[in-house]
Amino acid sequence: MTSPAQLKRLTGHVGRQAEGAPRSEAAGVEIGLNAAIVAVADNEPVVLIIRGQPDVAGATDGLPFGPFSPLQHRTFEGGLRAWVRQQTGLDLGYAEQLYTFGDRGRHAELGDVGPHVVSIGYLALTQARPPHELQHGAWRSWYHYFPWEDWRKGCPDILESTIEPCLREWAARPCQRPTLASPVSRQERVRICFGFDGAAWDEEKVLDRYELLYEAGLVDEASRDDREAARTWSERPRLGIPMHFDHRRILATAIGRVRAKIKYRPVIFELMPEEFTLFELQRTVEAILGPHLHKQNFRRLVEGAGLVEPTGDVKMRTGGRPAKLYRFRREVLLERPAPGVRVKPAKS
Amino acid sequence: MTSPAQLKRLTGHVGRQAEGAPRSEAAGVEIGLNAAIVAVADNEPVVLIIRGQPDVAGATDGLPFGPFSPLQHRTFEGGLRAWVRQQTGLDLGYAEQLYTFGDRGRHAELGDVGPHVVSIGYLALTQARPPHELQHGAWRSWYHYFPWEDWRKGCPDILESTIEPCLREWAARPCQRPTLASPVSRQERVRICFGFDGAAWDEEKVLDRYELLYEAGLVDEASRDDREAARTWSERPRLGIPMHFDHRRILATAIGRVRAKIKYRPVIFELMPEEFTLFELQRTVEAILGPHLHKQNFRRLVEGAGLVEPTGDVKMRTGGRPAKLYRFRREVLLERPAPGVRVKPAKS
DNA sequence: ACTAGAAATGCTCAGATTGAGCAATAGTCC
DNA sequence: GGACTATTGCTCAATCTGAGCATTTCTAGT
Repeated sequence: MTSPAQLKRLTGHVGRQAEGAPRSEAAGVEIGLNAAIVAVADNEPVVLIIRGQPDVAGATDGLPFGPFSPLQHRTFEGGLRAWVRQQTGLDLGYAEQLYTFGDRGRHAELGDVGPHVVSIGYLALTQARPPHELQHGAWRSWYHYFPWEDWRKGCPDILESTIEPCLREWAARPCQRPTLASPVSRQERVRICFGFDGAAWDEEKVLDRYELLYEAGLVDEASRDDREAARTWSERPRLGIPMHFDHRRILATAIGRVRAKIKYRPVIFELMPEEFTLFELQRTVEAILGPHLHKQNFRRLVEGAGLVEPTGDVKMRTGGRPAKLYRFRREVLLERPAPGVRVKPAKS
Repeated sequence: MTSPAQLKRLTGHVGRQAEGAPRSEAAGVEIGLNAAIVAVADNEPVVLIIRGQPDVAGATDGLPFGPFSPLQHRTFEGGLRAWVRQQTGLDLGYAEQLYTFGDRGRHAELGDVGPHVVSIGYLALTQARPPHELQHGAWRSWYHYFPWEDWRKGCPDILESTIEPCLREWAARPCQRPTLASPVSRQERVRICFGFDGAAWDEEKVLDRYELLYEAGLVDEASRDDREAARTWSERPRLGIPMHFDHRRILATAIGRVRAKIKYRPVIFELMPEEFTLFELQRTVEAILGPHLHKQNFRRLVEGAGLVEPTGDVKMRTGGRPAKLYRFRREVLLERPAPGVRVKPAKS
């Protein structure tokens, strides 16, 4: 992502280097920073989206991004925090580097010429702020982009109705090249990634699933990037909403990372207000992970791990008996090697 | 790392862009790829090291590195594999991206001018090849660089004799700035990272420990980078062997990642020959992780997880009863979401 | 050939953890 | 006041884990 023109439009400044070196020479490489900024609002996991503008990359949504200018910022994270604040007015709390993306395929939109852009994806977690406080961008459920990841109400429709038959057909097609690169058959890959035929659904394999759909030509980005597989579908279904460049891939990486991380690090509390009930905590975990958890066991787990302490207050109007309020015990960061919400999905 | 001059020396080629754009203008950014190539030889975890040359950065050891030239290679990993083969003759098997490093501090050696270099660290696992097959580079135990990480014979001497007293002194010093950035006291950080005062030693916190030592000015890199803290030691101990630029930091990241990863992914088998005994497998895991494991339980764990299957052969001359030979069951990759050697250290 | 030593392998057992359900409590809404 | 709902406390069986004892079968030394 981040062609120089776009950066200029969205951030109001472009690193000196982009002006200095003539593009035609493909001089150097530009560094872009992408942020998947995640929050949970009303039990819905949301990301901060810069809405598609008709004249930018075909009106698709995108993640916030900005250039990294080594002259202005000493570290990537510092640069990230600066332009996120500038663009959106948000002060990021927790942020971690996700992955550095540099495949040339990502530039298909630009016709593969121009300067090479490497983009470093970041994951940030924050509490959901009311949208009117945002200067640019809007919160949007991440399940808009990945409807097949939403298992909160059981197996999502789109999986059974659309994805499964399409992928089975794709897996059954003869492979032109017998895939020297990957020794595993398409059928097996599909089975494992999507949990068909009795295989377990692994909520962390978000990226694997997205990449499989991309490879099969079933997401819009594949046809936009002119992938061969995309042309083989006479009537291609629309699976989720596409995003700029490879932003949906970055978001998939982010979702997978959050889902994995809350299990061994107490990052879930970055998404919570100062005080909360245990059930609110559970709902937030479920918004991220998907499946329902056994309420009593969840409570035992969280309390037993010493992750929280009661504030002494209670929350009324819960719809039933009042609930004790808790706060996160920051000390646990110092006590245990890997504190996290070690949840496993309940069977019911 | 990777100043243009160095790249040229070590790889024999430099991307066109480096020649095209005048350096003085700080045009663009260069991308370097670093690889921590890990193997286990004779129960010793080793990394591939390019030995220090007197005229390069003061004769310190370094990781193999090369430039990323977007014109030649479509992906980072492709580029990495290409120049690793060229430099060392090794064909990498497993490789994963670790982290992208871009702090300006890393260029202290060059005086912070020159072009900005961003380096993408990779972790690669391979079987140890006899050194004479290598064209450049040499295998060297990673505990040379991190002696305090070697717990195979109990608590390492250097920890108790040198690190603990130094860090306690450092933690007790008054802080100039009351550390707005980090709300945790130095004492607490030291305790958690190094397991003092009854805190548990977490073998995965390799990077945290290195960075703490760096911050305290106790590793050579800190004085080389002209860190203030380094000057406060009248007689600074030498803790491990320093490396080029931030290569020791990258290696620390790699060690931490391997140690974490073998617990939930069967990557340990990348380090093993085709056939092996369970005790050889255990020795390899211990070389990576440190502490001794309970032999019978390890065997129960590995067999029970279905990670391996007997070949039918046995290995004689083990020093005792012959041992059955096993091979890795590649199918488990397809069966379970997170197969790995879920080991926990034995207390004995 | 016999024996000591070393390692591999098999088995047991108590304590901790986990998955799942029953039951009592204490608010809100009609 | 009564229905409803959510919180909270408790139980119990199945499984997992940590740790040790015991047996088998090779090698090396006398």
